[in-house]
Amino acid sequence: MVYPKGSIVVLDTETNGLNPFSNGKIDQKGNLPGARIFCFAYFTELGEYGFMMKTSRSLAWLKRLLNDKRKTVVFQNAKFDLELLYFEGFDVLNLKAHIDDTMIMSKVVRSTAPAHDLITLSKQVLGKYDTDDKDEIVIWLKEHGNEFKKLHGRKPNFSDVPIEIVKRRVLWDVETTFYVYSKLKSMVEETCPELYETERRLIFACIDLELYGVKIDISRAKELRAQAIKDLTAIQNDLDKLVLPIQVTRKKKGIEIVEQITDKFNPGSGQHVAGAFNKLGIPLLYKTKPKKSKKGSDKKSGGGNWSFDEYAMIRYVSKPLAGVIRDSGEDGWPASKFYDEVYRVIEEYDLDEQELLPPLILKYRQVQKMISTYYDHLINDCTDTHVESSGREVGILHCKFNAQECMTGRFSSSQINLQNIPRLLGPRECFIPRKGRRNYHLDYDQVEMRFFVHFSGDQTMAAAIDEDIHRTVAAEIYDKPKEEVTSEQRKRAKGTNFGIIYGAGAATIAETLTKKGLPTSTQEGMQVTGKYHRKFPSVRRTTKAFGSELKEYGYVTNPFGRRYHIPTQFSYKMLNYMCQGTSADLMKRAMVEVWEWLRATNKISRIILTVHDEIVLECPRTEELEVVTKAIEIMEELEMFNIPMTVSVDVVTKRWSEKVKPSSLGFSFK
DNA sequence: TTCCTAGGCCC
DNA sequence: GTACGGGCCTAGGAAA
Repeated sequence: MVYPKGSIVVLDTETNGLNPFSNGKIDQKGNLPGARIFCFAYFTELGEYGFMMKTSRSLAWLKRLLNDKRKTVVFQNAKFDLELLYFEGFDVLNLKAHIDDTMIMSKVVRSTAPAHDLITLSKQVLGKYDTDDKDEIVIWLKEHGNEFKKLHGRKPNFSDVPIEIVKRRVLWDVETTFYVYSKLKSMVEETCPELYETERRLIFACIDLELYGVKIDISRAKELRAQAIKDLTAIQNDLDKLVLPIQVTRKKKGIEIVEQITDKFNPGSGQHVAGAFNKLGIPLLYKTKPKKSKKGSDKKSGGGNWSFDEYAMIRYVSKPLAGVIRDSGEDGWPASKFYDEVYRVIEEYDLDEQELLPPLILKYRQVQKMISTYYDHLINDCTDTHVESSGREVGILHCKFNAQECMTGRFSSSQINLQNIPRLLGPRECFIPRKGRRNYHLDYDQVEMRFFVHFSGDQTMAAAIDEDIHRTVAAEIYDKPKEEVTSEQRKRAKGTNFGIIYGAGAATIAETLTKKGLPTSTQEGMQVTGKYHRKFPSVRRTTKAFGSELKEYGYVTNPFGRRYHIPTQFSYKMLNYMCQGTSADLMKRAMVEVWEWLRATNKISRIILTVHDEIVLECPRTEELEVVTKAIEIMEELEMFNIPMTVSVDVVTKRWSEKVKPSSLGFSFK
């Protein structure tokens, strides 16, 4: 175990799993709980290399390396390796060595590339195509999976693969990473060094967020789940009574087969639902549209099946019931209220019993989703579970935050996704601050709209940005003073504003407004967008300017240096990329600075999550005023292009679902 | 198993 | 003359 002389050291660890967090249970896929490192390898610019199994001696060697301030240690995806090293007792937030990350480099330099794994980088950055055998480990796992399972009763992982294979692979990894690093480093320096630096510093903030986690009231999740199961059973009974038996048509190798369903109607199956509609004599009317396929092409796929989404269901029922469905969605009614209201309205307006079908299916799907997407994970995935003196079971959920997953620059979140927790339904009741803490939600006001106004340069909009921009736009479109704008007109203007940012045409804007309960014909849509562009001509000018920039250079650069490479036929997306991406990069800068300030001043307060334009801080009462005030200051200081950035604050004392303005607790920050 | 489709939640 | 943006997760179904 020679200590390397080179100053650039590429490091790669191999582990026996992907998720280092453990609640002691084997997960649904049969993986071991609590992934750990079992070996690692290095490679330096002097050509030195080595492979080591994890031992106390090799870990000591590693610790020395990572705390050597003369070294630059390069990882492919540093967040993963460093989190695993945390579980080996490394103080990963205070390493002395400089950390670099080739995956992040690739993502900032080649943002629209479809993949950033090492094999792809080897092909695309180094131009090496002899990589077919580099998935040896995966191949071995596939070939020996069943045999291994019979012998050991579990799935094999990387640490079960013959060590020569692992060694070959990990040495190839570190060497390849080194050459990729050499190439990408100069590309980063030429194109976006500051952007990369922010992302690099963000590695540590992300690690901290993920390791610290969010506190969950598991008892509450269990209560809510139990209630949801009850609701589900009730709905299932009603549905079975209403529709069974049904005939279901399914396809097998192109041949249609008809099947009788007599025992259980499945509201989650389109075929069952179609069967139920037929049974009740409701003519099927609406079909799904083809969707754009994922990346890089304008091909469409799918479509042509009977559609049973909420908007279709609303059109299948009569007006009063459609109103119930809309109100329920807007106000987040619990299932019981929805249920009562549906039956009440059917009674009151003397509607056919068959009208029960669409609302019951909708509610069934919603409740089912809450159970499988939220409650099950909240109950099963927490670490550090214990019962508090109050008798409630609590735990910590470690979700993932990925700073590089979105091409625009936004964060994404997974396992579970903390960025799409329903605002109005049960799950937010399960998220609670730790003992003696409060959660502060710091939210940039209308940030994307601000950048939209900035890029367009429209003076009327700019003047209204701190008031109510949608109302201002409505006043212009409908030629009336702001005070006389009706709430419906404001809603239309808001829909149009967002539609324009997202690059929608008149027809799509009309359709979207219609779906939101504001019936609009394509013609009316064209009138509105026509008026919009006459009143705000700079918006179209901006779209065109981005388009010609894209055509000329093949990419457009946002104010933080992030480049968007896309085919010119998608130039309608660029306005959105610029608004969304600039906001995202602003947010990242703010987050890094808030996080580093918290560390530098030894604060107990932590950033626990971020939702696109919002940072959530968990603060002890002793420092909440100082920390929140400072965080707002940091966020607002990043004012760009003379657009004031304003931050609004909400506070959570008990449950996320009970988020309020600080003023309602008798204090404020401004 | 794996892949695709549909549906639905967030900003 | 044309185009709503970016995510994540789940269940069902069809082909292998």
